[in-house]
Amino acid sequence: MPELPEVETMRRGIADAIGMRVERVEVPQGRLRPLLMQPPPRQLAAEVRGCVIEAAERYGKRIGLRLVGSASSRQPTAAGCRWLVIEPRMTGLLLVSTAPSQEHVRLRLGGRCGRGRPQELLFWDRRGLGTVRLVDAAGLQQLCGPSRLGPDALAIDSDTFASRLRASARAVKVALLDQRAVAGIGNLYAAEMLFHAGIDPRVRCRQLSRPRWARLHTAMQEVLAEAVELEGSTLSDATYRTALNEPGRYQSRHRVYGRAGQPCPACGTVIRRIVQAQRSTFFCPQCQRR
DNA sequence: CGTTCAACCTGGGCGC
DNA sequence: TGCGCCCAGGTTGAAC
Repeated sequence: MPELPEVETMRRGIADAIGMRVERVEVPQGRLRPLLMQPPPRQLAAEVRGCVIEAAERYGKRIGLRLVGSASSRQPTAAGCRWLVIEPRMTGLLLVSTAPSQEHVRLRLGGRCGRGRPQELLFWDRRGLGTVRLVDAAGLQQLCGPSRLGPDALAIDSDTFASRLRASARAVKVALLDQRAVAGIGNLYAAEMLFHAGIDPRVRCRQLSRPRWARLHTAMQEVLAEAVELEGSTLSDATYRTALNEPGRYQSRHRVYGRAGQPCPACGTVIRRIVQAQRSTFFCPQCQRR
């Protein structure tokens, strides 16, 4: 379930790896689907080896490591620039300074070693739905450009936010999950921000007034900013961890998500669970109005 | 335009 | 104690 706050926490958690060289790439044998890695593990490992990690960017719920140069290319110029795009999907994790196991994709780091510098960057995915792709500039555009991802939910301004969703006939909760409209929102934070904005998740976008769009925009950025500050949500299955293998702390702030049958923290009305677009939606029928 | 469904996976929780 | 089942949801692509 990594959404914007969890992925942003991963990005920040691996900041110390920036400027370091990838000395070796190890990929676990056997359990990898073809889809997990592009190109296939052996080729990807050969191409990443020797590159320097120049930056770690977040694109919605994905992380892109900008890599420059390699032993084979000998051209540490912009032309040789590549991105290793990591998409955690449901259970993927990016870790540093953790005892690695054979389950991890491991990037062994070297070069500018120093205090606090990680020795390894690890990607692990319990369910194996996540992906790791090495792409050039054109590939990055295709994967994370405006044709796939709208403006980031934390950066978008109120007017742009409203204008990108306002005309939709869809229920507002469903529209918030559309990464092409706004990038970074998933099922959990969609429910939470709608609660904070006092909006019923079933309302059609085109029926929301301008003031309510402004209110939703504010709620969205407040919820996401606080969740980033608290390093995301670790649910009862304890899957999500920070890059330092610690749980997030935003789960204690959940008002509606996962709380069906429990009283609303604001008014005491029983929280409801419904299904929209094949996913659970949690809301308070009293606090959230049509 | 929009919705609906299937597919990719594993592990936790539940009923029996 | 264990088996079978449902569910968790990010993304894609096809069908309607």
